Amino acid sequence: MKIGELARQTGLSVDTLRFYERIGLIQRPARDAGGRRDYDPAVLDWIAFLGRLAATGMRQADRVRYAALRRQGDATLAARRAMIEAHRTTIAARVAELNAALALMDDKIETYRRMEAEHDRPTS
Amino acid sequence: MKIGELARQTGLSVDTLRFYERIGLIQRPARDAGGRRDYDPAVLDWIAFLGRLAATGMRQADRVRYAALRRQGDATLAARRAMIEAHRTTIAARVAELNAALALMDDKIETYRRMEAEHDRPTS
DNA sequence: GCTTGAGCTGGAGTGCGCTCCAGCCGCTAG
DNA sequence: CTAGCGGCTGGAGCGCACTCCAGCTCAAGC
Repeated sequence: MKIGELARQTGLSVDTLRFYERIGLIQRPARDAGGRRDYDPAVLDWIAFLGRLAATGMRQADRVRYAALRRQGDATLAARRAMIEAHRTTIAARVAELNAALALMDDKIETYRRMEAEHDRPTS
Repeated sequence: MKIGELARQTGLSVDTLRFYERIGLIQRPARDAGGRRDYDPAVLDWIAFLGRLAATGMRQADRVRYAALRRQGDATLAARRAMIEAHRTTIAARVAELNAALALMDDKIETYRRMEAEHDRPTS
C-alpha cells in the first residue's frame, strides 16, 4: 500500500504519515523498487489505535514511548499494559470532570433562561 | 485586589492574567493611583467559569466571543445561552467518545494480560 | 534616602503537533 | 517523448495558548 492510499484510508495527510514515521510513531515501511514507501495493511489497525490514544488526550511523547515499547516485542507487554492502565485512569478522571461540567452548563443554561424571562418581562 | 494576589487565588500566572486582558477575556480593571491594576473580587468567579470552559475544550476564540457578549449586557443573554448549549452538546459528545475509549482500553488491558500469561508460560 | 519587590508596557520566544514547500525522481498514459 | 502525477528529502512555517524579557515606574520598609 502506497502512502497516498494509506492517507486516504486513515484520514491522515501524507505529510502527517511521514511526520509520524520521523518521530517513531509508525515503523519505517518497506520500500518498492523506486524507493517509495510500501505499507503493510496491518499498519491500519495500529494507526487507528494511535488515533484513539491521541483523541483521548495521550500526548505525542507518550504515544512515541508506547510505539517504541511495541517495537521491542513481547518483553515490553507489562510496560505497555501499565501505560494503557494509566491512560485508562486519566480518561476516567476526564469523564468525571466533563460530567461535572455538564451539570455546571445545565445550571448556567437554567440561569440564562430565568434571566431572559426577567429581561423580556421586566415589569413582572 | 492586585494582580499578584489574583494570580495566587486563581492559579493563573500574572502574565496569563495580563494576556487574558489583552485578548478580551477579562475586562480592563480599575487602576490605582500608581497605575496598577486593582481588580474587583467578582472577577474570581468569572475566571473560574472561564477555566471550566477552557478545561472542557472550548477554544480561546470562542471564550473571547463569549466574554464579548457578556460585556454587552442583558441584550446578549440568548446568544450566550446558545453558546453554552452548544458547548454542552460538545461536552456530551466528548463524554460518549471517552466512554467508548474506556471500553477499548479495558479490552486492550485484558488482551495484554492474556499475552503476558502466554509469554510467561510459553509451554502451556 | 536607598534598596527591594511588585507592577507596568510592547514585543519576542516557546512547545506541541502538525503542515507546507522547494527541488528533485520516476512511472504511466496519450 | 513528454506531461502529469505521485512520491522523495530536509527544513521552514504555522496556529494555539501562553510565557518570558528588557527596561521602566512606584511605594514601602529599614
